[in-house]
Amino acid sequence: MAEKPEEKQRQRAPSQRSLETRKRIFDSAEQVFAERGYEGASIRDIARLAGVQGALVHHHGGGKEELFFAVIARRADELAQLRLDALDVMKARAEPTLREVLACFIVPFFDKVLHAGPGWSAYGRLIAHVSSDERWRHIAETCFDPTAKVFLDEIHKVLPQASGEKIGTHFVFMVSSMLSICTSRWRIEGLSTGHTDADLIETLLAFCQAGFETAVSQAVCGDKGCRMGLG
Amino acid sequence: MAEKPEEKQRQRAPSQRSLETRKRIFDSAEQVFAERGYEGASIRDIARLAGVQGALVHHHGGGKEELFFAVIARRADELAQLRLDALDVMKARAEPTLREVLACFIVPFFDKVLHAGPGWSAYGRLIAHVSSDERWRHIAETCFDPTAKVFLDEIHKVLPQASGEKIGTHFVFMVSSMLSICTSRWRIEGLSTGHTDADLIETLLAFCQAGFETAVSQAVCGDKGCRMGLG
DNA sequence: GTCTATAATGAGATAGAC
DNA sequence: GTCTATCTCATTATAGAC
Repeated sequence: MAEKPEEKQRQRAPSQRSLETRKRIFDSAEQVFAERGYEGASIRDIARLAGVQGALVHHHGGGKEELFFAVIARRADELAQLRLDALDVMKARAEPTLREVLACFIVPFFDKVLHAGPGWSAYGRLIAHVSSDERWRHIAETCFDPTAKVFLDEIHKVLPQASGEKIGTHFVFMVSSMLSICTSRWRIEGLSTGHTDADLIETLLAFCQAGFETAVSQAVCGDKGCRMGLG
Repeated sequence: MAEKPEEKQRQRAPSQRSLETRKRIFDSAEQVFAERGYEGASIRDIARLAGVQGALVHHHGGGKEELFFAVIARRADELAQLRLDALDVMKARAEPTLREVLACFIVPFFDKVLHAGPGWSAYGRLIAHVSSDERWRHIAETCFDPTAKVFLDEIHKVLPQASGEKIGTHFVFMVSSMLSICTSRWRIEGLSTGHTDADLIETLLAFCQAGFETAVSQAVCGDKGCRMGLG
């Protein structure tokens, strides 16, 4: 009875080979989707990169759109857990600062995207696609929003004077800047030069922290009298 | 002889009707490219929206890629001029502040994108596509970089202590945040609520100004002792 | 689970009449 | 300059043999 033979239409557990094929297909899909975007990617290219026939991609992926979602969800879950774990560790020590909260969101992301191989590197560009196209709203809501909401609350605790609207807007700015490191590094290199990964992340963190701190008042460095509007 | 009949292969000036058709095609292309991205857009859809035959799109646009470029260049030139004009006006009055320099970059953009009709609104999403895909590097270099370089220099004048690398990186963060208002407004609304256009731009400006000011030293608000790293 | 073969559709591009 | 008609190719998806 170890196999529950009465379970309705359940096939038996997938073979080792099947699992490996499936992983190859998902990994290939990840690369191709990241490089060319959803529309630009073709099932054929994914199949070729995986070394299988196109029909197998359908069998394991269940259609292009379903495959796209599955590829993202796979890593989104893992990353969400890492972020929440980092936050828990931080909160266990003391009341976290704004910078610490932001770091719990940003650092696990780059730990993976920059240093955990081509799959994670592709994932970074992938979620940049998702975040900038309302077509993928359901993916964002399913995969990203639960974690985002936790961090929004946490930021609100550190900046109680700030309005929820400002914090939400700043959060989107932060995510955009973060993802720009994945999608627009060529622009960064084009406009300036010579960055180490660690530099970039520190720069991002400082930039976003200072930005968030403006949510508290309109003039965080107001003494300098540098707040004239335009026109 | 009013027509210079000897000019090598020059046709006569395009008719009024031709110019209107061309404009309809470009406007339609702008909408379709903005909504679906380059790969997702089809010449057929552009033709249908313009109310012409597909062959005409080729005739006026000269192929999909050429059309894409032309559609962007059309408005990029105008916007670049507006930004540089704003900067000139500002500099004529006094040595501009950081906020004023950034405003000269940001405000003309949103004046157009938010308040100058659907064409400009599409343009905002369009350049977000371009900025996040290295495939369009040549468009970015041709249409955006000259103006960007002017502003980078101007920012450097206001923040002479900051390194060029940091300013370049911050500039990319700023552009990403700016474009996120075009592409990710649905995310902003999803995570918070109730923004007027003016609010958003003011929030963006304050966010970026504070971010740029961190380029001067690692700890712009350092007295608060809020700079602990993560881990 | 895997593969071959193919269906069904839509893409970008162009030749040539008007 | 515009349109009809068509070429050629790539796309997703599926049916069915093994």
